[in-house]
Amino acid sequence: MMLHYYEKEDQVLLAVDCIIFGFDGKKLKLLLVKRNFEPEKDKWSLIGGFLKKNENLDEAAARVLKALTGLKEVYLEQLHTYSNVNRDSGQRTVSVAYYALIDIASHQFEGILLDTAKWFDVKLIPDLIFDHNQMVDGAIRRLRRRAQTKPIGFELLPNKFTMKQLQLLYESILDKKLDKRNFTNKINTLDVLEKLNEKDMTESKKGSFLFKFDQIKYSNKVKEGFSFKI
Amino acid sequence: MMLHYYEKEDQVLLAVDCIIFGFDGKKLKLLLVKRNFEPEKDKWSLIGGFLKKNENLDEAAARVLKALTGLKEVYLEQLHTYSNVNRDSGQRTVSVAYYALIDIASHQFEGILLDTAKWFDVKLIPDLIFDHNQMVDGAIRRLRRRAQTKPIGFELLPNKFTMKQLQLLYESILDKKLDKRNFTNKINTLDVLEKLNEKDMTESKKGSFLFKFDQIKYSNKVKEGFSFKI
DNA sequence: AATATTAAGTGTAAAAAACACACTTCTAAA
DNA sequence: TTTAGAAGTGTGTTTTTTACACTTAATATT
Repeated sequence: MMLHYYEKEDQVLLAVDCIIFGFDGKKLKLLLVKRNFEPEKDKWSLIGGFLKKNENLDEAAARVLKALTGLKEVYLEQLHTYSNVNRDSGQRTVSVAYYALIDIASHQFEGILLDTAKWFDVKLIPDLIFDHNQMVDGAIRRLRRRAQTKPIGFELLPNKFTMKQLQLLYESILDKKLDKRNFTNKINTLDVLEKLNEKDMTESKKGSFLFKFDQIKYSNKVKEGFSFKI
Repeated sequence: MMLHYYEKEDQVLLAVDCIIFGFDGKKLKLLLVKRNFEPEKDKWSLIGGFLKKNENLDEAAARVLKALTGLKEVYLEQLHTYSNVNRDSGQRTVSVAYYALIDIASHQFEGILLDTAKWFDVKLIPDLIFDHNQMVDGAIRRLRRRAQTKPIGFELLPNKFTMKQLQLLYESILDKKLDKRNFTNKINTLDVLEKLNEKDMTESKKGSFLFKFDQIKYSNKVKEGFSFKI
């Protein structure tokens, strides 16, 4: 039996909640579920779950995400821990928020509970339970900052993408129009994409070239002091 | 009596640990304490404590900081939550790290336990208990980023300071030499300091003018879209 | 009273980065 | 063969960043 060195203190329930961002090729979206238990049954909510004794928070977040969407190997980053005493009307719960980035187009959702889940435009988020709107706001701000200094945007795109899609993605994240020529020039200057001999023909007669993010090239450049900046 | 909706879930001990930064006019320092209980008794450690039922994490961090240093109204910011299953060799504990910024010179430490506490140069941090070195590394990186986009550096300085002190502070935080003229020009361009009709005579015969951070001017500029950038 | 000492204070030119801006090219469909 | 529509591309201007060294002010020394 384990010794308890610390005097008995109050224990708390520790939850994880996931802000799941997706990009459908046009707009940045957020996956929300209709909560099917009390309290706050039938209100929209982030997906969440509780930390178990044998896992850390990163693992708990990945487990919760997989359980509810079927997705694994998804980009997940811890955001902030929310702890107001009455934040959960059920009982004292502290929640660690994570945000996830997934590419909507290339994932088939196994949709275990996708009857109760829905993608919302990030600019049209409904009222959520507890402090979940605050978590979403924090996640959007974090994503905005992070996407400008780390190549995490590619997590939201298919493996192969056009320059137009990449620009639309950044426009969605930063919530502002970007100039096509300046954007292309900047991306080309970064020199971390591989241009494929392959075109996407769905959007124009001419077709537009597809690109891939070159993770190896990026890592090597980082080792030599390069820093990604959009 | 409160209903327990989630009662089958595991509970955990939730700790806060504080990374306390100070600036002595020359170098950036960190306050560490020698731990006086098991496990890991007599090793250097961050100060910490446990979350209580009637407070949130920000309050817990402030309480812990005040209990151990006597300081209140200190800049505190949540950093990250650490949760590896065996991070604490005593029992399963999840810890939320906070970092604090204090001005060493102008605070008289009541020093309740300052016999067991010591300021360390941030570049010479000893081996700490558990994952505290990881927390410190995270805090330094966060401070470095934050100090470039928010005027939090002033939290580490006395109310009145010279341009030289401000420059030395940024050099410590960013861990690189800055050019005096470029630095002065940049700070003047930001236009958020008030230049006092008062000099610090301790460092030179000529004396150097003292400045104050003008919080009101800064807030007004932020409202008009200004963003602080060093 | 003159001189020496020491940090404080100050400006400009060059390079790099950010920005504004519009026409040509390619291909499929008509 | 013509048309239609998105893809693709370059330059000049402005702003920001960087590199760089002498003068000034006040005290201390002679």
